[in-house]
Amino acid sequence: MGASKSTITIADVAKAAGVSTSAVSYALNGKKGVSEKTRARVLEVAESMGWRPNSAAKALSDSRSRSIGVVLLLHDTEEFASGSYAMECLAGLSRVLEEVDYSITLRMTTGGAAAACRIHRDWIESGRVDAHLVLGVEFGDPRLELFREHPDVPALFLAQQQTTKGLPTLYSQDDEGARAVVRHLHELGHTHIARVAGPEQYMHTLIRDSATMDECARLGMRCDSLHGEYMRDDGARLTSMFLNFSDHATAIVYDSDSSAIGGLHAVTAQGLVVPDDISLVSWDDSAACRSAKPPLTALHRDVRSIGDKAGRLLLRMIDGETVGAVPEDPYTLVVRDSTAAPKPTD
Amino acid sequence: MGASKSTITIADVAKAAGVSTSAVSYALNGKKGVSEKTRARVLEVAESMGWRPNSAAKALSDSRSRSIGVVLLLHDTEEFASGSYAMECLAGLSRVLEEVDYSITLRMTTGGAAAACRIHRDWIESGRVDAHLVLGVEFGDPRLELFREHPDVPALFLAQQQTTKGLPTLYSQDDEGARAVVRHLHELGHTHIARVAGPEQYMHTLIRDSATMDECARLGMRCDSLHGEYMRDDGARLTSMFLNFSDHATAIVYDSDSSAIGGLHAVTAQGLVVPDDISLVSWDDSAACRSAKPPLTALHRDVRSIGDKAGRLLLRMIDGETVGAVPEDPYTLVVRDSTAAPKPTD
DNA sequence: CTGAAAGCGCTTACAG
DNA sequence: CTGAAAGCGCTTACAG
Repeated sequence: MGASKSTITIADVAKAAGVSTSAVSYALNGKKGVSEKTRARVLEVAESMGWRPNSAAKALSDSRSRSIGVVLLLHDTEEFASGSYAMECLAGLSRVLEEVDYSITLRMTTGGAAAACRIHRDWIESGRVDAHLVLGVEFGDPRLELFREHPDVPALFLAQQQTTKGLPTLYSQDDEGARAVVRHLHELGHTHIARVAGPEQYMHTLIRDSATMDECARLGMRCDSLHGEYMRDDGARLTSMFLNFSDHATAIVYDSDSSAIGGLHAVTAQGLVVPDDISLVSWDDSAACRSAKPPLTALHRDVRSIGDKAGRLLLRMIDGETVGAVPEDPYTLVVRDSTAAPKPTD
Repeated sequence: MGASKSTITIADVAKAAGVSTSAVSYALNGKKGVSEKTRARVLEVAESMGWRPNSAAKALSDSRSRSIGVVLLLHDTEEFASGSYAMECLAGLSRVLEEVDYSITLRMTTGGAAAACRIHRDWIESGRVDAHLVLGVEFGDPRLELFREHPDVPALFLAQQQTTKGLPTLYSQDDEGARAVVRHLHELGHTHIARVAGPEQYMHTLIRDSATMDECARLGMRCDSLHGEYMRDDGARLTSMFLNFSDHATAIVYDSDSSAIGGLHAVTAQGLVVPDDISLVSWDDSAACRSAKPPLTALHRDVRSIGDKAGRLLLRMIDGETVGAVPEDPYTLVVRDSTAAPKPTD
């Protein structure tokens, strides 16, 4: 029954059903204003004629685009690290939006935060999206200012609350994660650990640094730390630097799975055995962590569920609710075979 | 100057400029029908008032949503393999759409081809998007039928032409790629190679199989072949199976970077050295290939440029042009340190 | 409960 | 070159 020639409107349905267009509208939207009998007939006629609401007309009429805007920043480094994070996040978001017939309006840019800001501004002014999801925020990011100027526009940041102060934010509990890692290593008996951290321009790096140092201090442990990109090569390089010292740490914590894998290679290349000679922990969990030899102990979080949670918050904001700083689900430390008690120093 | 209170329309601009709304519309859209003087004044007034076109009104009026619909299939396997492919592709698409002020309408689903098909149908009927980009098509995919029923709807498939017969398709030259790999190994002196191929349900797997076998036959080479998922573990497992035979191949070609990395691990675990004892080739190139020890020879293609090309084709289809089967840019074989002449069989 | 009418913001023939 | 008017497809007060 390929009944879709030219587009069919509620006027057509109204005529066919012998009622007014308003009756059709009420019936179709489940609003009162029509008798059940009329409603049933309208529904049936609409169905049989293959009527479907025109999204543009609907959008114009109730000034709702039914879509959430997301702009992804493309970095040259980080490759699939941020790629899969963003994808997973979008997957979660998509899942909840689907239920309420919302879509994602996506844009990707290599122009950094400034370009992203321009896109968001354009979306605000054109009414292209009902709400904004903002990720990858940096220090002094113009997007912070943009949304401060438009407190009426629903926008949720996936960032640290220290970065977005006051703006609606879904934040990760990186401090708790950092402490959990330190405690795990402490329980195994380590007293000297090291951190292969991410770039210092990210607030979450500083938060992890700070929480790690604090927990170490409290437990009487020593912690060395070096910063680099989220890349295999940096992980390997920084690990080698640590290993240069004869009294090096007995455990190394990496801020990403890529750098952890790189570190694993570097350690192995030096003839050391994990976890006998040295323990390794990856901050992000991934397939690479699971299939490494040995499988890596990692801080795990369900990124898809973050997108999910973000979606629900955004929908509530669209409905006029006020959202402040909301925590993500806590990290889980998945203990695998890359961590063990330190070698007795005999 | 936070001049954005309530939304400002062309009627406002018209009043302020002392002209009719049609004059404003003509002026703003660079159409004739207004004097240059009027146009200049309108432009200035619109600018100063901070006018921006309302996307819904525009969409309704010229029945163009200015967006391209993409639905991504989420598989449990393949993880970032397909993740980064899709991301790169979207990045390319986004880049060309940006120039013409188009957006991507994105949806992700775990429901497979059937769910994707439902989404596309919904988009068609609601006028939500102006064109569709379809990827991850399988045998008997309902999306093929859907777009055959709607030849008027602009839709481009990223697939093999054998799969989409007749539908607008941007296809990869996998046969040429396969032949290039075989020729490379032949030139190095290999006479017995093996293929760790992808799942047989994909047309491109069969095409690669077929072209590989054909080229081998022509060059008097032997080729063994096993199929598995695009995963490290499968790559390792299938590699080990090959290595069980004492007269095993002297070179192995993998259909994905993940399986190649897995294979590399398996080979190394058996105490064999790459490329001295055995040569390895990865079909997809990636950071993982580049940073492997040794770096892997790989078939490379610029995925972002595929998205770019797809975008241009879609825009032309929206403009009414007919598009048939268009080839992607050819693969490039990047020779690194994982391939060499076979060990003399003494 | 139901119909006629105005409105969402823009575009585009159609007369002056 | 310019203005008044109708239309895109839907929603929603407002009278009956």
